[in-house]
Amino acid sequence: MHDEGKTIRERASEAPGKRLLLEAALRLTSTQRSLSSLGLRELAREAGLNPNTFYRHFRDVDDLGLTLIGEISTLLRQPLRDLRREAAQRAVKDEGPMLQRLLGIDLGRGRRVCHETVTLFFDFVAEHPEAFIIGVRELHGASPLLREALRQVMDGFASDMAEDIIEFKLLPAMVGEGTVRQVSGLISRNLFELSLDYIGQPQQREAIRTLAEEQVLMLFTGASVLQSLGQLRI
Amino acid sequence: MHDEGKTIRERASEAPGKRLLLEAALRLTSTQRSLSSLGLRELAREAGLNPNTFYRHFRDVDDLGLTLIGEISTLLRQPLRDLRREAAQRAVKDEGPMLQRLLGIDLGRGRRVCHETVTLFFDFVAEHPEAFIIGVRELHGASPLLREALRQVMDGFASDMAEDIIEFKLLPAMVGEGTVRQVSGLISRNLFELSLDYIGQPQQREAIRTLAEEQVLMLFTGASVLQSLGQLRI
DNA sequence: TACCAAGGTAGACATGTGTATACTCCCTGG
DNA sequence: CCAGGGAGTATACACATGTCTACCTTGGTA
Repeated sequence: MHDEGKTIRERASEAPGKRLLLEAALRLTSTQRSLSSLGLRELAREAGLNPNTFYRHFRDVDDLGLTLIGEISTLLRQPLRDLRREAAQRAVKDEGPMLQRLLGIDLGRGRRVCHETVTLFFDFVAEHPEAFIIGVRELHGASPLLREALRQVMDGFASDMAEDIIEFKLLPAMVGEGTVRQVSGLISRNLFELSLDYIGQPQQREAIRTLAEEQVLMLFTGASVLQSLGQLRI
Repeated sequence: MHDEGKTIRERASEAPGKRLLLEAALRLTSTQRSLSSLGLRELAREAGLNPNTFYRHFRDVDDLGLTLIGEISTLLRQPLRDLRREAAQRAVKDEGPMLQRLLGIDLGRGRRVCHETVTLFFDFVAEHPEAFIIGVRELHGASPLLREALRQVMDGFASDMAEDIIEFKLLPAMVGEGTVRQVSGLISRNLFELSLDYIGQPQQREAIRTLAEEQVLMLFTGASVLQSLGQLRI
């Protein structure tokens, strides 16, 4: 019941009704509605199914929300990470002249990594708009269950980022792990937030991209400088 | 109809039913619900009124949401600004020794201002939790109308902050206005976001305060340093 | 005094909702 | 081969919701 221990692949290939319902939820939410405001009958109608079919697969709407969030998480997490690693490696490879240094930080490299990462990130956003909309919306939504689930997902993203930052030495070694984690959390939250603007205001996409780049760069720089001056207590 | 051109004081003092409905909405939303998921009858029930009374004052739930947001905005905006100016002035007055300088920035003063501002801010959050909850929730909520309204409110906050930063010279003069505005927007968004954690996790309030301080400081430092190195294109 | 608009109420309507029970179809395991 | 369970459907019920029309009360004004 309610397929506890199955993998995503198995889930995806089973019960067309379940899939239809999840897709219906995705469709309904990505425009105007919020997950917790969806009705079981509404979902079924959108999916072209009988209301009772819902019961075969979900306890209630929150339950559907949880599995949807789970799918979104696995849809985004690894690809996003791969993107970042790809960007970092590319930026390291195309090592240009070390134009400007500050307290041992190679700003040119930092900027390149930011540019690559942010570019790939927003391309990815454009490919999966609904996922980002739901993610950000329900992160602040009405259901405590979904909020908590999404908080964990976001924490996961931030952890990935922190690990990569350390592995690829994107911040000077002196910057403590606590600070790295904090900066990562901040950046990922801001990027997700910006992703909504990116989706909603197609005519300003370029501006949003550079804005995001600047923000990331600012945080990196601020963290490095403050840490090197011994001004951080975290 | 629907009292277009009246001031807040006039609004507040008229029609007890309207007031009761707004308070009911505040009560219902601050725990679990989201504004757009409230029902007209539900509101009336909570307010102890007849469902039809709702029609006397509001077109629909979105309309109520808009006036509620308006009230929240005027409840927060000026006080928040006063708080910040108070904090800035106090930090300037208690001018300690200029311990550490970096590219002409007095870090000690920056830290003091951050501390004062953040402290007062979170005290204020603790006094008006519902306002912040609604604000952040509906900023990402389902209704485009409310989202847009709250976006403007947040822009207002950010503008206030930017003006104050310039007036009190909290960032070096070299930092352009565009950057100041961007940093302000980022900081206010982050503070609002953190306010939810602050409300929801009472046992971690101290940690959240220092976290917020560090973040603000990082952004200020990053902006200053990058600007002084000519690395910002905004 | 008579009036009238605003605030609040009452009852009724069609529609939507969550849920329960009972049915059918198809596939797979023994 | 056929029993049984998973997936989907049909019908029904009690209740909640948004909205309509009509009515009552009150305070100010012509």
